[in-house]
Amino acid sequence: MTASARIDRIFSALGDPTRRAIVQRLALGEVTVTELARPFAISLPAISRHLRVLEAAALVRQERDGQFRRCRLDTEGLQAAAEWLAFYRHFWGESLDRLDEHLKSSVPRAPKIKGRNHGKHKARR
Amino acid sequence: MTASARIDRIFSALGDPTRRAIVQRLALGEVTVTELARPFAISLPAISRHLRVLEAAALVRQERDGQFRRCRLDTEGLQAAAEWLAFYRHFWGESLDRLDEHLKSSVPRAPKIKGRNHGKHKARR
DNA sequence: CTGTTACTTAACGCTTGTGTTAATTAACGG
DNA sequence: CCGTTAATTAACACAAGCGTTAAGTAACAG
Repeated sequence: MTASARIDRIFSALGDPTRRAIVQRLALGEVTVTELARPFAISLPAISRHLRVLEAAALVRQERDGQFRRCRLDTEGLQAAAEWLAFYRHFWGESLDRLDEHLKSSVPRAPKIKGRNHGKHKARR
Repeated sequence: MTASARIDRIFSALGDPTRRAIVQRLALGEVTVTELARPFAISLPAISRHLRVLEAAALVRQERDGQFRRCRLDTEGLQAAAEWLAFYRHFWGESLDRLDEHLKSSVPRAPKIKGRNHGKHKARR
C-alpha cells in the first residue's frame, strides 16, 4: 500500500462529520457499536460502515468481546495526519511549543457529539 | 457557516491526492495555474476545480496578476486541521515538543508531486 | 432447541465528486 | 482590431459515497 493511499483514507475518513463525531465520542472512552450508534439519527448499518472506513484509516479499532464489539480510538491514523500537517507548520510560523501553549490555555471542553441532520443526506422514511 | 462544515471542507479537500499534491507544490512557492497544472496528467479545467475546492477550504489563495492567476498556500485551513487533530495528541502521549524534535531530525525532503494516475478515475480518451 | 440481542453483509437508490471536451471571458501583443 | 494565451464555466458521463431496508451470522439466555 502506498503512503499516499494511506493518507488518502485518513483525510477522507475525517472529512465526514459523522465519522469525526465517532472519533470524538471514542475519545471519551471505549463503547460497543450499539452504544456508539445511539446518539445518531442514522441506522446501525450506516454506523457499522462508518466504522469500517475508520478502521481502514487506522482511526478506530474494534475488538470482539463475546456478543459485543468494543470500539476504541486507534491513534495511528491521527498521528499520521498530524505528521502530514506538521510539515507545513513553518508556513504559519507557529512553533509547536506555541501551539502547545495555545491549546493548554484554552478550555478543555469535551467534544460534542455531532452528526445528526448534517444535511448531506436526509432520512427519507 | 458552522465550524463543522469548515472542518468538513478542509479534511475532504485533503482527502484527494491531487489536491494534496497541489498543496505540496505550493509549499515550494507561488505559481500560476498553468504552471501548477503542468506536472499533472489531468486537464486544466480539472485543476481549476480542485483549486476552487482548496480555496473554499482556505487551503489555497488565488490572486489575479494581469493575464495570470497566482496561487499560493493559505495557512488558515492547515492550521484549523492541525488544531482539530492536536486535541487528540494526548491519546498517543506525544508532546508537541517531541513531535517537533522528530520532525527536525528527519530529512527535510521536498514534497514530491503526486496525483498522476491515482486510480480513482482513469482518463477515458 | 429456540428466541433474543448485537452486529454485519447484501442489494438497492440517490447525491456528490471527478474527470472529460467545448465554449466563454479576459488580458496581452502585434 | 485580431489572434494568442490564460483560465474559468458549462454540459455531460461515470464512479464513489452514504443512506435505507432486509437478510444473515454469532453469541447469549432460557
